[in-house]
Amino acid sequence: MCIWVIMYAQVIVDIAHSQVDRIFEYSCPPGTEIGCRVKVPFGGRTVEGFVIGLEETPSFDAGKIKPVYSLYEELPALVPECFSLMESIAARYRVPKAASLRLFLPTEMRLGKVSEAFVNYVKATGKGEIKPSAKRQAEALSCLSAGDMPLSVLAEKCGRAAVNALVEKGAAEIYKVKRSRAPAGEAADSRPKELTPAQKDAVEYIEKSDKRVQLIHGVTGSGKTEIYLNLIADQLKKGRTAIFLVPEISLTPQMLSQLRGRFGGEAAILHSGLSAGEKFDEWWRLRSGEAKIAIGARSAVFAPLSDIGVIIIDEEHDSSYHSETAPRYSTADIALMRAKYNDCKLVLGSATPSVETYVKAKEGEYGLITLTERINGKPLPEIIIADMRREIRRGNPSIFSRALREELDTTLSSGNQAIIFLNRRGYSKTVICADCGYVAKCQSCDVSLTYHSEENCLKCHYCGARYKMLPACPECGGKHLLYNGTGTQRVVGELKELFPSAQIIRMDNDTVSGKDGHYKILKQFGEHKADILVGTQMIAKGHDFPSVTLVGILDADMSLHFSDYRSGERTFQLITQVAGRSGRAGSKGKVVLQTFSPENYILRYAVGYDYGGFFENEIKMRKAALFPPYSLICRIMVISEDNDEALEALKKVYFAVDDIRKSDAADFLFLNKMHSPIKKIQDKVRYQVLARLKSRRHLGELYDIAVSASTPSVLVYVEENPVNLS
DNA sequence: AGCACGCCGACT
DNA sequence: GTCGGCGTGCTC
Repeated sequence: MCIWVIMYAQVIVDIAHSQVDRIFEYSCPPGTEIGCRVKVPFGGRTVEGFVIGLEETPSFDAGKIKPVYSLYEELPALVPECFSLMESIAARYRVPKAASLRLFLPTEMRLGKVSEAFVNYVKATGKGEIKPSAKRQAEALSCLSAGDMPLSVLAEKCGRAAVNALVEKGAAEIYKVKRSRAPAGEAADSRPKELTPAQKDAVEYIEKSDKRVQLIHGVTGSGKTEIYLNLIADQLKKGRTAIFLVPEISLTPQMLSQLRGRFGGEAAILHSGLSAGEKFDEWWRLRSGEAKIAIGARSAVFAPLSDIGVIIIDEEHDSSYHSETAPRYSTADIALMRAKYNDCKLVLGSATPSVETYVKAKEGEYGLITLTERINGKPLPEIIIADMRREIRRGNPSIFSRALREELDTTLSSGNQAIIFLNRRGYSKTVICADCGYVAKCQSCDVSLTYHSEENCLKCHYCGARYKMLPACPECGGKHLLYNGTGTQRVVGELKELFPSAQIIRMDNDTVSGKDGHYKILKQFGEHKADILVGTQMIAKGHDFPSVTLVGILDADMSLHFSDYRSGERTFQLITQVAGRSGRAGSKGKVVLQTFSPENYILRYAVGYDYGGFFENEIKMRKAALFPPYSLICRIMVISEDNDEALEALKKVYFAVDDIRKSDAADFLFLNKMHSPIKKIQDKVRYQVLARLKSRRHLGELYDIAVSASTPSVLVYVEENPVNLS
C-alpha cells in the first residue's frame, strides 16, 4: 500500500495583469517540481501557469483548491535562477511576475504551441503470419530483418498498404522516436587559432581579475572574437556553461557556420531565422544540458542554463540590446544580475564602447582591456575629409565631392567595389547653413533644433521650446539653409550619370522587403553582382565584402545634429563602423567622409581612429552640461488613440512627478510635459513627460507613477536614457 | 486579462 | 413580461 502526500503547488498564472499578479495554489500530481509549466483551471477557463513553489500545507482554504490539470513537460522548464531573476525584473521594471517569467521561454513555446517532434519507426515483432500471396508484405518484413526503419522509408519502398497490413496482423509495430529539428546548417572549419600575446594576456587578465564586469576595447580586427571563444572554452573545461550575445544583425549565415564549426553540438544558436520547432529543440538542448553555450541576440540572455561560467556581450554599444517592449530591460542589466547569481564574469566588447560603459571602465568599476594592434598588422583604412562648403563655394552643386568622384573612378577602373553610405535616420530634419555649416541650436539645451514643416518652426526635443524659422544664417547671413537631407534615389541617379557603366544596388527601407530581403541584397553585392552599393544605416554592419576598397559617407555630420545628447557618440560609432567595411581583405581601403563641419571634433577623432580623444572630450562636455552618465534622463511616454484620455493621463503623470520635485527640487535638473517629437504613430497620439534627474533615487517612484496612470486605453511607460527620442 | 454575475432600457 | 447593455468583482 502506498500513501501519497498531497502536495500543493504555488502557481503564477500566465496572465500579465496586476490583479492576478500573485500566487494561486493548486493540488498537484506526483512528479510536479518547482519550475514546471502546468495547465490549470482558472476562473472558468484553462490557463498556463508556472510552479514557483511546493508545499504540503496550503495557505488557502483547502476546500476551494482545484487540481492542476496536467504538466507540460517532465523536466521543469524554469531553472531555479529564474525565480530570483523574476523578482528582480518585476521589481525593477514594475511588470507583473507573469510578464517577467515569459522572458525565459521563447514565445513560440508558450501555450504548448510547439512540442517535441517525433518520427515513426517500424520494427518486426516476429509474431503473426502472412499469406504466401502477400508478396509486398514479405518484402517489407525482409527489409525489417536488417533492422528497424523509418515508416516513411519503408512505405515508399513496399507501399503503405503492406505496412498497414503487417501492423494490423501484429507482425510489425510502429513506435515513435524523438526527432531533433536542431538546425543542421553548414559548419565551417574553424579550429582554435594560436593566440597572440595580447590575446593571451587579455584572457588571463579577465580570468584573474576580481572585477565582475570586464570591458574589452579593441579596434576592428584586433581579435576580440578569439578572446571570447577562449574564455568560453576555459569555462566549458571547468564543466560550466556560457552565454554569448551578439546583435541580431551579426547572426549572418557565415557567422553561424563559423560558430558551428568551432563548437559543434555544444552550442545552441537562438536566432530569429529559426522555425518554432527548431527553436524549441535548440532551447531544450540547452535546458537538458546537452548544449552548454547559448549564442544569440538580446533574448538569449535568458537562456535556460545553470552554472554559467561567463557571459559575453559583443558590440556592447549596439542599440539592439535594449528591449522595445515591456519590460524594457537593458540586456547588460539582466546579464549583470545573472553574472552575480552565478558568480561569473560579464565581458563586454566593442571597438567603440558606449560612453556610459567606458567611464565605468576608466574609473575602475569595470576591468579594462585595450587592444590597439590588429591581428594582421595592417593599418586601418585611411579616412579623407571632404569639405562640402568648399565644394559649393567652388561651384560644385553635386552631392559628390571631387575627392569622392576621383576615388570612385580609381576604384571602379581597378575592378573593386564601393559602398556609398547615407547617414540619415529617423524622421526629423535639422537646419544646416550650406555656406558656413552653422546648425541651429536650442539656447538652453545646447542640442540642435528640429524643423517641423507643419508649423514651419524649429523645436527643441529636450525642453519643448519653439523658435521662429530662420530667414538667413545668423552666423554668416547666408541664404542657403538646407532643411532636407539627400535621398538614396537621388544618389543613385547622380551616380548613374557619372558612371554610366557601373552596376548600382540601392538598399534602404524602400528596396528591402521581407524578412531576408536585407540579406539577399547583401549577398548579391558580396558576389560582386554590382559595383556600388548605396544605402542607409542598414549597410553599416554585418557583412564582410573582401573587394570593397572604398567607402563614401555622404553626410557624415547628419547624425551630429540630431537633437540628442548622444548624437556625437553615435556619429563616432557609425563612422568607425562604416569605415571598417573598407579594405577587409587584401588591398588597402579608403574612406571619403563628406561634411559641412570638417572642423568638428567628433569627425577629427573619427578620422584618426582616436577613441580615447573622443571620449575625453565627450565626457568633459557631458559633465559640464550634466547629461548622462552625470544625470539620468527619464521619459514617461503617454500613448493613446483618444487624445482627451491621453491628456488626462499626461497631466496626472506630470503633477505626480512635480510633487516629487517639490519635495526634492535639488534632484531635478529639468521637468516638463510636451508632445512627443512624433505626435502620432498609427493613429495613436503620443505625449511625454521629460525629466532630467541628478540621481536614480526617484526612478522607482516614476515607474510607479507610470503604472498607476496607465489604463486599458492609455499606454504609459518609462524610458531611461532613451536611445532615440521619437 | 477574461468571464460571470448583476441591475436598468427597448423588444418578441 | 424577457433580451441584453457593459459596470463591478473574482479567479486558488
